[in-house]
Amino acid sequence: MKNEDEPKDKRLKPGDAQKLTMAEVAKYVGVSAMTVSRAFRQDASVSEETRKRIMEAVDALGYVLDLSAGSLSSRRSGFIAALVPSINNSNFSDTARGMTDALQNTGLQLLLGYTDYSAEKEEELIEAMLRRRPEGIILTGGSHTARARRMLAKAGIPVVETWELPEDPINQVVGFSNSEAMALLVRTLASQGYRKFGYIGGTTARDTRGSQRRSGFQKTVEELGLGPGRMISFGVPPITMEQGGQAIVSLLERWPDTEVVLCVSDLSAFGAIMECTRRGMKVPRDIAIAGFGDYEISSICHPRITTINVDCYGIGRQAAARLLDALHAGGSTGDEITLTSYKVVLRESTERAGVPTA
Amino acid sequence: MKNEDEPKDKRLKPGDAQKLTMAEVAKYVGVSAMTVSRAFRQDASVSEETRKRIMEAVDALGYVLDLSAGSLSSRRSGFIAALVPSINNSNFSDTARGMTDALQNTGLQLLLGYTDYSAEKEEELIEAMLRRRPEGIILTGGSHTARARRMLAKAGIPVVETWELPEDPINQVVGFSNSEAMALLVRTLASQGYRKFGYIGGTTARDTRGSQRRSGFQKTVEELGLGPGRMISFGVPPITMEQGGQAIVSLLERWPDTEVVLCVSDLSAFGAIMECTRRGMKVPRDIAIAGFGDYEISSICHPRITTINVDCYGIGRQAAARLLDALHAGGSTGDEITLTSYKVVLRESTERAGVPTA
DNA sequence: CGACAGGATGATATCGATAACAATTTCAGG
DNA sequence: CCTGAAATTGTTATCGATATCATCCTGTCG
Repeated sequence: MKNEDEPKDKRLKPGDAQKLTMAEVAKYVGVSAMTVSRAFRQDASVSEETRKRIMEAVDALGYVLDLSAGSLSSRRSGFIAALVPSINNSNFSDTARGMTDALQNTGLQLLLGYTDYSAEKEEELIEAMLRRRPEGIILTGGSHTARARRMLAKAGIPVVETWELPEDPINQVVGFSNSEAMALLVRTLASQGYRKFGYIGGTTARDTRGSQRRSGFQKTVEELGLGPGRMISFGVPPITMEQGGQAIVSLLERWPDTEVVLCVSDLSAFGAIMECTRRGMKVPRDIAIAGFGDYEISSICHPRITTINVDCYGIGRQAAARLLDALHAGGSTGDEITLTSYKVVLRESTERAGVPTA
Repeated sequence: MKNEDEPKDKRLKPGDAQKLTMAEVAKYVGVSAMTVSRAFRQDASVSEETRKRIMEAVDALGYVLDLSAGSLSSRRSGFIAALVPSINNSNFSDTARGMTDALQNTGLQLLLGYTDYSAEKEEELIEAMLRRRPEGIILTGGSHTARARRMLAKAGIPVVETWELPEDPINQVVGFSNSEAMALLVRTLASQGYRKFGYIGGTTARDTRGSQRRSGFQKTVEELGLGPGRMISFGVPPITMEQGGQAIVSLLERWPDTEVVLCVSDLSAFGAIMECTRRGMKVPRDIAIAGFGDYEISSICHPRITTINVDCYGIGRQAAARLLDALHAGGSTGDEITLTSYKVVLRESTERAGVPTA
């Protein structure tokens, strides 16, 4: 549009206008547009010789395929939509990378959005995404607004929920039980002799994975007869390191004899450890601290942090793979649940004097 | 498509098939499709009453606008493409967030891709993006393949390069001089009395920002008459914390009397500090260490890390804003350079005994 | 009271590719 | 040399919305 109003001195040759279309490439080569279209896909039957000539012309003219036109007539957008709570959290960006990698060479492109841990924002994004007619959609977690669920149902595309095991799955699930993972960590530490457990996590239910970890903690501590856990909450997600530092201070003020503190994430665990160090306390000598998520930092910092390793990348990769399965099967796959692995990683931050971790 | 082959027991009422189109909404309301189309945009002239009826119908039927059809006829895709080296690096994810935020309520959607610090991958991605006919494109850095430049030129859309000041800008630029920022850090530390400077950075030229920081370091150390800097290189990007730990070990083996080490990023600085701590060295007493990027970790860890604060979020936000300007101006804007701010943040990791930082 | 500005709505062509089917060519085997 | 199946290419209609221009309606002002 621009260069029709005012023919500027762009360094483009006359014929170079960007309105280049498949038909023009076809005319240039002396074939029909349909043949050019076929040449762009490997499966279509076009003679090698013709394809070569077409591709040369494409190169010479600088033609770029227009997928928006293509997807209209083929009724395939080539998009997979994915919504994550935050892209700044390396756990989720690992998941996003897993999805991107799994879609490599499938002709599908990832359309990524951030919900900021908000179901309302998620609803908006789902609508925005559906307007692009994605062929499948990947969500984080299982809590969605009613309208979001309605839109997804109507869209008639495969849905994969990740990072949790929703009670009422929409379709497919790729994730693990956050509460059981946290329970495992509690039991592991209890078996090492810890008795007085503290917990640091977010306040709201917005971070559903956080809430699940919290309840897994609480339930297990009680089951083990260790009394009610000592819980400190900080603000809303996203979780920051700083909040961990503030929280450990309140926790120790209130319950100075706490032996071990579990944190909703490694980031808050790290903040807590650094704050302790700053105040002259030694971790784990004076207090043991563990995290969740096995972020890079936890294996590097001093002391190294005990945590739950989650297969973030695998979650993304498998979610995309399940979606691809569903697409190939023409949507006739059952609504399966794919469990992803997690494991306790014991490190320095919870080592007991005389009780080696290895 | 699925439910035409096999009418399954989906809990959808008969009329609920997903092939709902604007024309059907129109028929339902008793208006023309054109009026429905107008109702979806705020500026169009549709009577309030009609719009209300249409929106009710949209709600009742569960219609979702189809942008792929819309963008074909309006010749506006509603996409802005953005390429970043890595999404797992919080500096870049902050930039991505800045872009997303700036596009809020503009009707434009971000199409994000990762180049993995590779110009070849960038070229592929640029082509993939251009097939979606984005209205503008944001790139990281200024080094692109010749074909990438050609494609961008032909596309005739505004381009913004970020995070650097390319020598030969394509169009607009939003960034800062990495070498000058590093030079500033060197001078600041030199003015505090440091004389024996070491540097830790990546090996390859793939991370162009890293190379620029390195050359800024080297040049400034020499200018100050402090001899050639002591440089240690580790592997290819992305930068990991672990590499920082390994690098500081080699550096101190080779030049044990080094007083201060500058790192290409806070992540490697953190790794280096933790490794020192682990080996019984105290930072900054035994050696001072500084980073680059002011990641969250640097203000939390112990000791807190001296670094260069970069306006990552602002880079994204402004890049998107410049693109919007260009789109509103119909592409007639000059090719400006927008400088973003950076500043030295002095913290514990470079404090000299008796020389307070504040 | 008539005419006309301007708001609201409709009809039609079109965006650029691809699906579906038709036509043509090629070539093996009888 | 002929026949028919397979390979290759072409023709036409279409995907679902929007640009554009035409039409209709309302109300106001001279």
